[in-house]
Amino acid sequence: MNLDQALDLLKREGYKFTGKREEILRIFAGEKRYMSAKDILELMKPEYPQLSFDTIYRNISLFAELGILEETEWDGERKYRFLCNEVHHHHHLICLTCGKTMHLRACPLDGLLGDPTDFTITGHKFEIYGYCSACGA
Amino acid sequence: MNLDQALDLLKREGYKFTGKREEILRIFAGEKRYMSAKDILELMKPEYPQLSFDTIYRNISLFAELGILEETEWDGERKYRFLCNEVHHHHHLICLTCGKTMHLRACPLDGLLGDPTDFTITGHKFEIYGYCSACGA
DNA sequence: TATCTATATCGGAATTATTCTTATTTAAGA
DNA sequence: TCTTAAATAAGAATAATTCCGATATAGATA
Repeated sequence: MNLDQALDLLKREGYKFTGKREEILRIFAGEKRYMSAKDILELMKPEYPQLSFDTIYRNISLFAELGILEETEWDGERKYRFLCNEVHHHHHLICLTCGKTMHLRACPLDGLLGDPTDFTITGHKFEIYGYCSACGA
Repeated sequence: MNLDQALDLLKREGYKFTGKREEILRIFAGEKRYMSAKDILELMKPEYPQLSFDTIYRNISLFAELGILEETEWDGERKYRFLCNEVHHHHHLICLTCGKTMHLRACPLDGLLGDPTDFTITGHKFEIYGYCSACGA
């Protein structure tokens, strides 16, 4: 996924082009790290002083639904980043301070592949979500 | 971890014994699934009609710090469950409706070990948290 | 057992993230 | 250019969580 692909997808799906949508996407495309709605708002405030939270939330939720952004949450806050579409299956090391990510090409749970030296691991989450038989699909 | 071990740990660490703490722990020990603060409050309301949210939050945070509960979050809500201390390394399938968990003994990312038939997987999260070199430990 | 004190709890206010509502604006097609 | 459905702004509403001041109490001590 890159900026142009994302804009194409929006058009293809019938959504309107707006300067704000482009700018939100441009920010995510430029900073390949997890960011919150507030982060985005603050980055855009200089250019769009009137920008409302609603616009940010509405759009990033839309982008996540369309597969443009990936979503996670920690510290009680939802965070988003531009979708990683590398060919190989991978996962992320996520910095809890700046949201920056690093790729892991293998599953680190069996052997942890010589821990990266430039990242201090404090925890991990490996969870699979869905519905049990009692709760139905 | 079981109820008695948890109560022992509290005493050992110098925390006071209260009926509410015991009851919170009893509930988690009895229901091996993820539950929110509200879930706990509602289960305890009949017995303790005056129970405040503050008490629930304060205690489950404490229990999580002490390693009695494990914590995660989805749908914008923090959820807790009694710590799984099985000998083998494992992870969870988590039902997004009831919070019930099932164990996975292997890393499901390489081959997914014959998907369980009684669980509909809708997504997963495999993330490792910590601090990058720029943000320090 | 009675007293003391740090801790725990209550009740409600404050905070923070997110969603909703209504009026207004605007992108894009006719 | 005109029209209209979609997008936005502004602020209210909601919901999870934390904070705060006053009161209650577990557990230590006399």
